[in-house]
Amino acid sequence: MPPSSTVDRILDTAEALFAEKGFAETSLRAITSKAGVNLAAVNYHFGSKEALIQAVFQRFLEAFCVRLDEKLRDMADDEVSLEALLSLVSHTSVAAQQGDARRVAIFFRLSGLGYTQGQGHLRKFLRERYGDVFTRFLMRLQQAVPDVSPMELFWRVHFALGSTIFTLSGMDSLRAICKADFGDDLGPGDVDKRLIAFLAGGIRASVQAS
Amino acid sequence: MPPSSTVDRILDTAEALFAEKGFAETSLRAITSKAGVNLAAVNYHFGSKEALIQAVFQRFLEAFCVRLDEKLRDMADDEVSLEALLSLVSHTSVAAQQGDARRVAIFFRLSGLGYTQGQGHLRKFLRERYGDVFTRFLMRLQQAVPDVSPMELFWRVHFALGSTIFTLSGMDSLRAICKADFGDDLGPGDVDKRLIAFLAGGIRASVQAS
DNA sequence: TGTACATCAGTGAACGCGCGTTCACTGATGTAC
DNA sequence: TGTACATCAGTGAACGCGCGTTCACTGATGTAC
Repeated sequence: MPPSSTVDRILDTAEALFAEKGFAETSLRAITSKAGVNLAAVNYHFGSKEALIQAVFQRFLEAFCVRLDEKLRDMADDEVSLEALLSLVSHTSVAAQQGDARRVAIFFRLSGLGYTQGQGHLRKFLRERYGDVFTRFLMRLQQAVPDVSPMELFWRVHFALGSTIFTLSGMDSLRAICKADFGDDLGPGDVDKRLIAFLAGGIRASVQAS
Repeated sequence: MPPSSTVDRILDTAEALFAEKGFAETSLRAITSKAGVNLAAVNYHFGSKEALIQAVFQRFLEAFCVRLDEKLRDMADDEVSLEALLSLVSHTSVAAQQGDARRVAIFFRLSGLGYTQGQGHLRKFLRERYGDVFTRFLMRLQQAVPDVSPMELFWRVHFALGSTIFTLSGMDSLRAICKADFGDDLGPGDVDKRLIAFLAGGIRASVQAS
């Protein structure tokens, strides 16, 4: 084990606890005691709790965004279908977490928290760092559905973002309810497929007259 | 002004601050000082911070759920279209807040927080109190889209719930971005119309083969 | 009508607690001469 | 090769602070006799 494993242990534990309880509700004492490191180690390695939160996000998003951006750049124009783009996000997030479904769930749960609990500093950090990739994804989407006006697409992308983050961040409990109520034990891939069908239907919906 | 206005002032202020910052991030001192009441008044009238949170939700949801349930019961079976049901939710939430758009935004923002930040006690409280209305709404939805299987509908309702709560809780900033980027100053009703079109498209999307 | 008591909204000050952060320190490893 | 110093990961204990909650108290109003 390399000597810097303290940093990784802090990140691993913080990521799991943040996803479970949120940022404000997770104390540094909870993180360090569960990680088996000294309380002062967080401030020593990261500087502050705020910086730790950013570091957790960076480790998560870096792998995801790099892979996604590569794929987006490599895509030929005629490959760009709506379903393909949505599947790409799904596959990339799974791949970026090395296929670990638990970590994919944490990834989305954290994304949701970043959006709703972001205390300003986090929102700014994410936009500066990953805004470009998002913009490139949006341009590909517009290519895929040229009939939807840019403004209409803007709104629909945010609607879709809401569905995705909200659902996938609570995926575990929803799957449990689904199993209890319908006797169907869906895998994460089954949920993705359903979500993508829903989103594609929504994004392509005809704009109704006023 | 009736002597019990202290309770209302606490509720009004708490509701606004909770919506703005979240539960854990809002201290009783912030609430009471902004409301101009004594710090101890919260514990005097409500018993605890937890009970205050529940009281805020109850005041919000009571009006909404009573109205929604009335309309659902009164509905003739042939009136039940998907769009009508979605519009009903929209209109009811506006009506329940007496048409005050700012309060409608707070309503959805709080709903989102209840879902994602609910510390257990809140989730339980909401389910026990308003689960029945939700179930009746779900049955009406199933009538409206008989071709969608109950399990498929279960998932799609949660996808739709995510879009709704997520979007409407951040509506103000999204509208500002929309105005800045596209020069279009949409009213809350315009956003609702777009959201409903999106949701209807998603809920009705054909189930694709595996 | 007057007096004693009960009720209740509201208050001011303090309580103990857990929080993020700081700081002087240790001990191991690397580097310069 | 030996010694002095620098660097750096990690530590233990304490810091001040803001938190939710508690408690003895006030003052106004209502009620019983």
